[in-house]
Amino acid sequence: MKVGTFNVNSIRARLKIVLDWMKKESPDVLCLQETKVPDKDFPVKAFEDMNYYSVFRGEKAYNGVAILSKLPMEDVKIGFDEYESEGTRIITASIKKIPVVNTYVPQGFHPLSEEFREKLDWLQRLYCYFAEIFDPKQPLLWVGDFNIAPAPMDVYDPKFLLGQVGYHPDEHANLQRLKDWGFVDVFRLHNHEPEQYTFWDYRERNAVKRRMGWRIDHIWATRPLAEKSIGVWIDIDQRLKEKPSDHTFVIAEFEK
DNA sequence: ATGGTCGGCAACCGA
Repeated sequence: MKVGTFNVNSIRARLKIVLDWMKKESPDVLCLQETKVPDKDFPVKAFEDMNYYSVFRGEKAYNGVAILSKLPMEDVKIGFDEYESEGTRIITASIKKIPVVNTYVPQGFHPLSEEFREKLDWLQRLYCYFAEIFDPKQPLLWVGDFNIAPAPMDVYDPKFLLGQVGYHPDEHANLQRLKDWGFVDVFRLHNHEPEQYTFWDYRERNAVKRRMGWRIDHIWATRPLAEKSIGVWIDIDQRLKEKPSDHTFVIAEFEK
């Protein structure tokens, strides 16, 4: 089973990139973040034509998450629970009885901002969501744009960036708590090389060329599922060479 | 304390 994730930064602006990549890679599941589209305008038909089911929740201009799957999805959950109205950052669906949680973690703006407190609060609610609903002894996937680089080798300049948004001790504490609950960073299970980035800030001039990257897009799995992982790859799409910006695809392969 | 840029959407917001 192949599972991909991609912060698409508008599914309508990058529909062709996504469809082409799906043709090339043929993932069983693809999780998208920042779809930036209200549900009524989500391109269901385009994915249907490629024999993918889709579940999604979005809004105008901001946020939005979607899961595309070759197989039907069950137990779809929008937001943290059925009473959660602001649900455009997390969506869960089970595929072959394996729950897939797709998140677009709040970016956090700046460590001294209210948005940063909200990011940390959101991560705490996410912890509660996992702890209340799921069991780390069962197969479970958590994928998406976490907006956090976990370790020094996951950012281009750890000394300079320590304490900045995306590489902050308070974020790391929250991430560690989630990891301790029962997640494995499946990418790092298979790859120990530095400079494996999934994101370059397009406000930085020539960020890709200058290797100013971050690994903030992740595929995490509970132990029983991580044990079945074969490999995880970062796919630097061709367009990054032409237009140095944005996120990469990340794809993991599991047995069966 | 976030901007040199994007995307959405129509003046700026969020990343």
